[in-house]
Amino acid sequence: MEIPKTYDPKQAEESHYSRWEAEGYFAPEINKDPAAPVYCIVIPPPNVTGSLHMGHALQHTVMDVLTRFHRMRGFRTLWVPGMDHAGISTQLVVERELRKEKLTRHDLGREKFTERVWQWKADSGGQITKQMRREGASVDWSRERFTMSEQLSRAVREFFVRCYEEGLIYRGEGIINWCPKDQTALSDLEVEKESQGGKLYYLQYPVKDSDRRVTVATTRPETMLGDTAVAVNPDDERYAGLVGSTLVLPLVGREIPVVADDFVDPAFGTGAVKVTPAHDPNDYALGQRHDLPQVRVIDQHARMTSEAGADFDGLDRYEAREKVVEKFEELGLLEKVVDYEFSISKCDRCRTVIEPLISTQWFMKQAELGRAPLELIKETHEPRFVPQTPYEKVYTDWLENLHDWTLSRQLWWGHRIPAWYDGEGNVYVARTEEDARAAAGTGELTQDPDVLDTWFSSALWPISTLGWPDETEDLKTFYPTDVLVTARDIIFLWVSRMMMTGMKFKGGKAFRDVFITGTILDKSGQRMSKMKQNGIDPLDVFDKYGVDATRLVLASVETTDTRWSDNQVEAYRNFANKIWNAARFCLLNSEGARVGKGFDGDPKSWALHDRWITSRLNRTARTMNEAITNYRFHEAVQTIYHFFWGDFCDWYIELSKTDVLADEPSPARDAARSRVLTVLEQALRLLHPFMPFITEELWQRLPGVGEDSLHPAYKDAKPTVMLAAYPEGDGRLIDDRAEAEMQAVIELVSRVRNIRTELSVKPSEEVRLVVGAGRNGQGDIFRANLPQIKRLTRAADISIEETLASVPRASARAVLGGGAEVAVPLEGLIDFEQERARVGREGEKLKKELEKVEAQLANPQFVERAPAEKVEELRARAEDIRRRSAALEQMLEALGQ
RNA sequence: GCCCACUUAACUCAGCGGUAGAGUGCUACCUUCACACGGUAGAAGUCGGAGGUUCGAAUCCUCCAGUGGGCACCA
Repeated sequence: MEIPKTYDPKQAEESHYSRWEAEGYFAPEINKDPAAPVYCIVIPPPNVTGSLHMGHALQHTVMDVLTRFHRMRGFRTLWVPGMDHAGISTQLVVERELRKEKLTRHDLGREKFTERVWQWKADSGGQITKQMRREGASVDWSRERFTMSEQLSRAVREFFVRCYEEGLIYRGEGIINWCPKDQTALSDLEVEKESQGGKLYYLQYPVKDSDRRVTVATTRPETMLGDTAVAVNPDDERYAGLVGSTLVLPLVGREIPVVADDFVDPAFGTGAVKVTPAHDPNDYALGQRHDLPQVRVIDQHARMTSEAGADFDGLDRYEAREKVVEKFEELGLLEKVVDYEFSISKCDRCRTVIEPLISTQWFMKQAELGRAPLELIKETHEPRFVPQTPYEKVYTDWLENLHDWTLSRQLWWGHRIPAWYDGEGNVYVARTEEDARAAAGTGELTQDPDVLDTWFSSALWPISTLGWPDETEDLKTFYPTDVLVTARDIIFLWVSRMMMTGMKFKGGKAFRDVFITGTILDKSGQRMSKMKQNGIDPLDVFDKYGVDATRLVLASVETTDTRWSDNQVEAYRNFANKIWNAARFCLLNSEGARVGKGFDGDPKSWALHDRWITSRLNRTARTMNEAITNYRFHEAVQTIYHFFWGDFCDWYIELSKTDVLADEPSPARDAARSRVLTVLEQALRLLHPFMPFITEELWQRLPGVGEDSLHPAYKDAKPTVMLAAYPEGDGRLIDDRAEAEMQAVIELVSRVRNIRTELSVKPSEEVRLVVGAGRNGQGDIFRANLPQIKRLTRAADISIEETLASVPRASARAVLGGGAEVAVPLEGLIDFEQERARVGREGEKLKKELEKVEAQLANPQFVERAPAEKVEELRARAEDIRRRSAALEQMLEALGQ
């Protein structure tokens, strides 16, 4: 059999995915056990415009590990893939395309434009699905969903209509965030606050029929043109006499009242606030409280309106700002201008400064929908957030402070609002236009031109992907889903809303757990972003190190923010190569061997290293199950890594070589070869959820794997490690004694190797060993493993004795745990002075340790209050140290004259 | 302003009440018949600082400092 010395990830990555997909392994139908437990994840749908970034790769890895793990455990497992139409983003991308042809969407008209978007989606929207296949994501492509598909659109209309009928959705006037560039309303969550250095202008407003002036402070002087009041705190004595009086708004001449309102903080600025109800959310609310008129001085393009006066009409908001300030200065009403740091709202898509405007839009009363999820989290802590801190609190706080959600967007790409108007302006909200006509009693209807916020359809994702509003089999089987894996920045936008809709329409939580991943940062700890150009393309990493290695790094990220470093991927690339070569060794020596054979009869009759590796394997399997179930992927990766490299490669294979590499075929050789193969096969299963490609590539080559290896639920499937039963770990095979005994062998070997290195004994040179095993039974352990110890220490001869009494003076010596000793006679190589120093140093170390331990044992409070087992443990340790110290003393004597 | 998280070996990170860990890097030796993307051995940390609780603290509490988040109606 030809097996290359170096693992080539590409080869494996290209050869398995399409087969898995074609054979239907990703679909839950592959599971033929009617009683199988169910496991379901719905993917956070990436934008159609998007291509894979590290965040996706991270989330997908986590989801795939969970999916593959549960599938191997025999769950009826479904991971639903899909994409989001991503309203604004997609529209912007297509508009950019049009611009190349010197066209705008208005040149095409609505219908042609949306056709164009669909075309664009068909041409290039599938990019990310290819990339997901590259990742090895075991999603069920037969259930792929798209938020704008007919079925999901129907779900959106159903949702909208029902909410409208219950009064949860309404149309009305309100102050909303308006993006002057994208020309649409935005929800609060689509606005990003950014801190910015600016100026605070102190403007003076004259009091009518008086010389007195009131100074107000503002960062936006241009809005003063729309002021309809000045507000002060009712308890502010400075303005006590002023409340109720009239000011004359400079430049405009409008007479405006001074009102009293608790909102005003007397400590800030001058304690007097100009009130512009039409252009500031707080002023809007204040205006409503005091019944103030709304004067709209800024339009949708962020230009001043005619209401702003002839001098300003048509000016850009920033030009107007300068002009207002100039005029105040001319009038002597500009008191001062100070530098000021404040936060400004920007459109999170295009970074344009948001303009709060009064506008008629569709809104949703979230407070009512949020009540059920709020009760749930408070009473049962569901969904369970991982990590619980801080996200449960973040989520709860949000639900406690829900504001109305601006639903409508002045875009063309998205779900059109299912509302129609007749000639008189009456509204008919209906599931279809026919229904609306029927309700209106006329065919002369026009549909609302606006579309819904993208997150409206996202809110339905877990139920709509499974078939809602129809009561489908999938919905019955897979809802609620088990876990939502996502990033922390969409807990409000998405997670909370899915819970609301799920509880409202399906009567149950959308998911049991919410796993919030950490963020992958660049080398200097910065978030990766397109703007900063500091992103690392996962596809480049795949190319360089392989998908499996990258997945190990990503799985290890878990929930903490992590700086990206290629080092780690390289380490796991090396690990993949190690796996490859361990398998290569097993396969090159597999004549006569089969997976599943070799471990026969009573474990008590097995050789120590066989009992040991069996114990280690089962312990590892248990830890893996525990860790993955509890989302501790880092621990799982570390565990399997050390089992494979440390236990299996460094020790088990080495200990097995004496038998495996025997020249002549024999039942013993076959058995030894079968045993390494069997352990390897189990390890590949344990690794599979993390490293799907290399494990499948190797597993397929193992002699003796087949239908029998599969989990019973997949009896009819063809052999694949994907559907092999995940080892659970058998507690009866965990053997503490075997592990302790093996530890003694390992220590002996390590100490001898240490002596060899320190005394510069050439690796090729064989030595003689004398082991002073004492009378406590360790001699038998060493005796039973003589050939292995010989091989690993490169010893020509080993004699096991009770003490080292008969050892030549010219020997290097070491003390082992439990009081055993080892000596390496090295006539001519020993410098007695140096050797005494070496042994002496070790004695010093022990002495210090003993002092510490004895001091603790001498502390009566420790002995009284610490748990008895801890005290016992420490006493045993002290005893061990004393024994070893005594042995070292004797060695010093032997080395002396 | 309020809230939260993080700070452990040169680097990236585990550990979260009972002898400081891993990978990378570093040092020495080794091209030994699975693997130099390897092997063996080794050096390396007053666990951010100061207090406190405890028989015992990297781990729990308080304060401080630095870093990074989230929230907020401060014009």
